[in-house]
Amino acid sequence: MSPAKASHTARQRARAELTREIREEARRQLAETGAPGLSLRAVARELGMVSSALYRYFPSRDDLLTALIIDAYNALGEAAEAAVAADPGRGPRARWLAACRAIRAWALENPHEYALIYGSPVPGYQAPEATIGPASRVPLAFARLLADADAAGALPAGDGPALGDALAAQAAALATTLAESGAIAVPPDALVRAIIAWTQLFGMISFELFGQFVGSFDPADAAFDYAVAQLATFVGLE
Amino acid sequence: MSPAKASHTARQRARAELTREIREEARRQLAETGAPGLSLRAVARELGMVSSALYRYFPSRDDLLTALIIDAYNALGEAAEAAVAADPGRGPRARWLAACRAIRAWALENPHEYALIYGSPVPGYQAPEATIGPASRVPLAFARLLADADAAGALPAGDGPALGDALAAQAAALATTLAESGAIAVPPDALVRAIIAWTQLFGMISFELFGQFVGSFDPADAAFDYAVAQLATFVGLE
DNA sequence: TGTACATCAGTGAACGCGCGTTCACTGATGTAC
DNA sequence: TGTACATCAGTGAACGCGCGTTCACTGATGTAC
Repeated sequence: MSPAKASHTARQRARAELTREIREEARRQLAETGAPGLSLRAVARELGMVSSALYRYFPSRDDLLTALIIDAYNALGEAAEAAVAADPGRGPRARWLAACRAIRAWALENPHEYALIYGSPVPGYQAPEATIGPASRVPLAFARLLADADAAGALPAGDGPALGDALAAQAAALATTLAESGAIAVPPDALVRAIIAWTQLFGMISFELFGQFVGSFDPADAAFDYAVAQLATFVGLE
Repeated sequence: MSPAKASHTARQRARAELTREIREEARRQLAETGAPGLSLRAVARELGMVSSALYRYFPSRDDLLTALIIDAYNALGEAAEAAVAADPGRGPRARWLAACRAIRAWALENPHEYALIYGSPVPGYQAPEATIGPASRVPLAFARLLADADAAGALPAGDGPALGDALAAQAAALATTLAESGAIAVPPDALVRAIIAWTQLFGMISFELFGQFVGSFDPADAAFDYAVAQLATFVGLE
């Protein structure tokens, strides 16, 4: 076996390395400038390359954006999963709270990356299919947590009003998808409550990051903790 | 009295008219392109003027953006206020639901304007003080509704957990501000619940508009109605 | 009512900028015999 | 092990674009006497 093959080729290693460096530099600039200001030329400049060289690694600016979006979803997903998995002795409610706090912490640390995935869409940019998987990690982490709680009998049937027909159908379809593709068994009505909690969580974070709380609940730590605790109760996690 | 003064000067009328036309054209382009794509030159082009002429009306692009932001806040505020005020015989819960639906309807009709005020901030743009008033109209409409409900005895004390010290202090400060500057009397704990509901409402709308529901609760009508009803109950509006 | 001057709206050219993307090229790395 | 050829990374120049903003100007509208 030639050394080239053993190391998967020096060229290939260099290529992988540079691809990573480009992503990192782009992320650095994203953090400073925000998505609309991200520029291929600036990234190349910072890496000491000529701008056209980037086209050997990303066929267009949108592809670089896509890579950043995927990275952001994965980073946030990992943070949420880690929080859920840590200290498995805790009950589902504690794990739920930990996940919410981890998501908020990540968002506060990476506001522009958060805005990239949960803020207003970049006009003209169409997210490709490859983003769907990473984007699902957070919702899936919550769904798994609920399934665990339900399996352990810690998820009582909700006492809220019955779902309407349309909503019940959507929830049932989603529950089926989760069960079939991920072996995650969550009762449909718990799923609906979880979706509500999910939107609430991201609504709080967006308001905090995008400045809607300035002058009222600012800093938002106390309000966040309170809201998240209420939500856990609402979802059914005692 | 000279005719010029009676009509407040033909020049002044022309100026007011053109200022309005510029805002309208800009809004039209905002609706198509989104905020990042809004261009002074394009607006001028469409109005048949030379781009430098716009500077007689708006000193910079940011000032035009500010005008659009104020318009958007006012439009949404009016929609919410109208929904609250309509059919005053209804109870507070019905008015609450109507306001939520009106806000969502406005957002769906004007997605780019919604994104302008509730989406990710435009990098480098600093909102001036003049936006604060218009931005407060929606929260104030909700606050007034709660105050009315409370005055009518329709807002029972919450059965949720007690507020922590920090949160209680923030809520009390906000309640004082509302009482002093707007003569709106809302109990602090109701205020906290209302803030939570407020973030939930905008979280749902943002998720719907920005595409997070694609593949699950899409269309979101049923989930929205369900969530909003749950929220009204949570806030204490029976 | 008429004239002289001041104010202001709109013009057109220009400045200086940065951007995404293409393309023919050089020179280094990898591959096959 | 050495040579001939193929692959590929990076260069540098260029294309074509649109943008925000400034500035000296013309000509119309408004004002004071």
